[in-house]
Amino acid sequence: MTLKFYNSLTKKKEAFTPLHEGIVNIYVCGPTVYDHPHIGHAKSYVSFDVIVRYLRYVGYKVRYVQNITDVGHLTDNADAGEDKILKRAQRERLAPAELVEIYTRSYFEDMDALNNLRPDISPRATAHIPEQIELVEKLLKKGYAYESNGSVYFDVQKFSEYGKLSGRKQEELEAGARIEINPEKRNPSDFALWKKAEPDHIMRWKSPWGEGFPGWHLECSAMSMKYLGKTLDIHGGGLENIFPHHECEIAQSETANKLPFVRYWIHNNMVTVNGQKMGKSLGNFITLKDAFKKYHPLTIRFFILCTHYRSPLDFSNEALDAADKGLERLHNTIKHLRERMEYTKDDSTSSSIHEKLEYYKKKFLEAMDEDINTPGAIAVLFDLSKEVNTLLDSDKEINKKCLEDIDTFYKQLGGNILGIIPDTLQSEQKSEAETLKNIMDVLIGTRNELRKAKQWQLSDFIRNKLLEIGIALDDKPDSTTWKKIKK
RNA sequence: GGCGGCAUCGCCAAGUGGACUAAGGCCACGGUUUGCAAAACCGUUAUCCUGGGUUCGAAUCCCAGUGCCGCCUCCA
Repeated sequence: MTLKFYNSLTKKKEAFTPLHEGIVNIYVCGPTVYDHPHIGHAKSYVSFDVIVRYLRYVGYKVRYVQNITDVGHLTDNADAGEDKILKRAQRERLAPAELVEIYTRSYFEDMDALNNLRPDISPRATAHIPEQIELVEKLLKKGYAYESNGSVYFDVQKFSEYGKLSGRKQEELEAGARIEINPEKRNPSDFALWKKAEPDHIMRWKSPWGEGFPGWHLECSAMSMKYLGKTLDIHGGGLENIFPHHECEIAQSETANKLPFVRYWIHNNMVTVNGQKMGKSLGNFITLKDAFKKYHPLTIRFFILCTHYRSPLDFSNEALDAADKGLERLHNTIKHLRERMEYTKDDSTSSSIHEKLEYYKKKFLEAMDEDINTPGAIAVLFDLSKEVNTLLDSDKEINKKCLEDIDTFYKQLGGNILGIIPDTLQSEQKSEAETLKNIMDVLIGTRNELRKAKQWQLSDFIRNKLLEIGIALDDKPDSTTWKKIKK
């Protein structure tokens, strides 16, 4: 079995081999923390979480770095416009550092809820200004960059391979209607490594070129280099970042180091909402916090994994409802399995289901090996589920070892790899308090029917039994209330 | 305009030229089970956008057409 990835650079599925045997260095473009994360973030980071989990499962020692962008990402990709962090901070009347803290926490909160494992390192751009300045100096020294009026730009014409990832030609870009002519640039497609800070720009650092701030693309090159080395095994991100972001990263890193920057580029596809692209300007943004009000985070995770990471995902209530039911069915099987384990004696040694599990495991791993085909892998879980349900429903004796083996299968493949099966399943998604309230409503309703029918003996029985367990009923002329009392 | 992607059962969605008379989920219908339900199980539903081509063989490759979508603004 060989793990294969679709490499955006070569546009082919390729067998994966890391640069150093047994070790995988992976860098994934993280969020710009100026707002709450949305369902697009969820798709991206769930996808890469599963990739990392799978790499670990097959035995690699993985170092997973995912940056936190807290400076330099402008509202316009062509090195114009405002800094997103700064703009938002001014709007919310917060210091940029406060804003960044709020949304970084919000980000991790939502990612934790989705059951994404934390990256091994989450470096912040503002914490790596010296490294970025150093990289700019290196590029200047090597002649790939030039200073202009306090800013430094990368000279795209010096890097003949510019465009190799996105398939864009420089000449085509130059005439780009959407790129404002910047008189500081020698060439319209040159991009900023370092930007001069205007007097009112409060996010500023001292540099050899005066006070300023780093360009957005720079942080990924500088930080990946610092933590993962000059050549990464895997670089991931959303496909909207292929151009210009990743193209610029390649240019900076490869000219600085004279080495290939990334061996495998992995890009995930985008989320649409009811068939339409999700965009700030379209007003159809769905934050995860909103989505979680309606759907359990694991449902959203499951929903995401039901589509391949390179396919677009359409977010709609109908599709989410279907996913919710599907996941519930899967969880039901495991609940029943674990209940059965509780009262099955440990009396034998051999597992009769071993061969079958091996078969399903093989199918599961084959799907995962094929460019992380999570929908295929999930289908295997359902296939097994069907067999397990039949087994549990049958009158056959099942020994404990057999049940444990099935549970281990779910825990490893559904839990450790896909992250959709928790080690302990909550029997109720609703809170205990809510459930209790609902039960009491049913009980009181039933009892009132009995009272209407003058079934005093039964209704008194209910009241007395409830009192015994610490719940007092209070019959009023038109209603019945209840409260917990001290026994 | 440039670059890229997609089109598979009512809906969602896998599919690595031959075990595809096409996985899995949701929905629907029929059945088993059940005091009745629920849950569960069994069964039923597609020749893969259209038209050509390559091949012994194509959902899978090539060409043309049609229709959607994305990136090149905001955005993972």
